[in-house]
Amino acid sequence: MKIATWNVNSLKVRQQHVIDWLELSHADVLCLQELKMPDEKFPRAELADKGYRSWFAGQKTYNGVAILVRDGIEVDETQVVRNIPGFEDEQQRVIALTAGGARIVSAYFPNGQAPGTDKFAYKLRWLEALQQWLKDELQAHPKLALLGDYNIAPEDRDVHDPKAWEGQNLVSPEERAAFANLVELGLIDVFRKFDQPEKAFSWWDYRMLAFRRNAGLRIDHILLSPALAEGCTLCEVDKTPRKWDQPSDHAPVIAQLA
DNA sequence: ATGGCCGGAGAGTCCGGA
Repeated sequence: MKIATWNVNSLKVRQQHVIDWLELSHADVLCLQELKMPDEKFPRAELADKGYRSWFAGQKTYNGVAILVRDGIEVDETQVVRNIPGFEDEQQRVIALTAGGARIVSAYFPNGQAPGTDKFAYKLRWLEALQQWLKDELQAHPKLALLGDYNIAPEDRDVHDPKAWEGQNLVSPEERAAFANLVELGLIDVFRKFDQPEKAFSWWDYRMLAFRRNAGLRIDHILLSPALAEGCTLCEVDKTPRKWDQPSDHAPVIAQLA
């Protein structure tokens, strides 16, 4: 089973990119973030035509997450969860379901804006709630995958210019500690289990010709529980759609599971 | 040169993103 994650920065604008990339990648499960649309606008029928069922949690303008599952992959309809249970939040950032025997979590982590701001405090609270929930979720579902836009570059090698970024939002010690807490639960950043290009990123600013200069960050991740990581044979960033016309600023990340 | 690009909302020399 191939599982993937992609922050599309508006599904309305990127709908055709998603359809084209599903055909290109043959992903079985695709987690999406930043839909930026209410549920009634979600292109469920168009994706169904292409052979994918959709589960989503959207809202107007901001945030919004989805999981697309290829026809033929079994989904347990009774186990769909939206948002972090017990964490009161207007913002639609989490959806989880069980597909092909694996617990799949699609998450859009808060951006945080800058250390010291209210939004940064919210990011840390959200991260703490996520970790607490996943601790229970792992007990119930030993085969678990956490995919999404983490808005955290876990190490300096995930940053094009670590010196310029030192202490900034997305790389600060507090955020990296929160990422380490997820790893502490047993989750594995499978991207690092395989050989990768020296400067491998998943996001590039629209400005400053950042993509052309490869001035990016690796902030989109696939973390797997040991039971899933064991059978994982590949994990990579696919930069292809970042080169298409009117691209998302993020590229998809894909992993091959047993 | 601390900006530059986007998408969305909706007409705010806007905001949020990362």
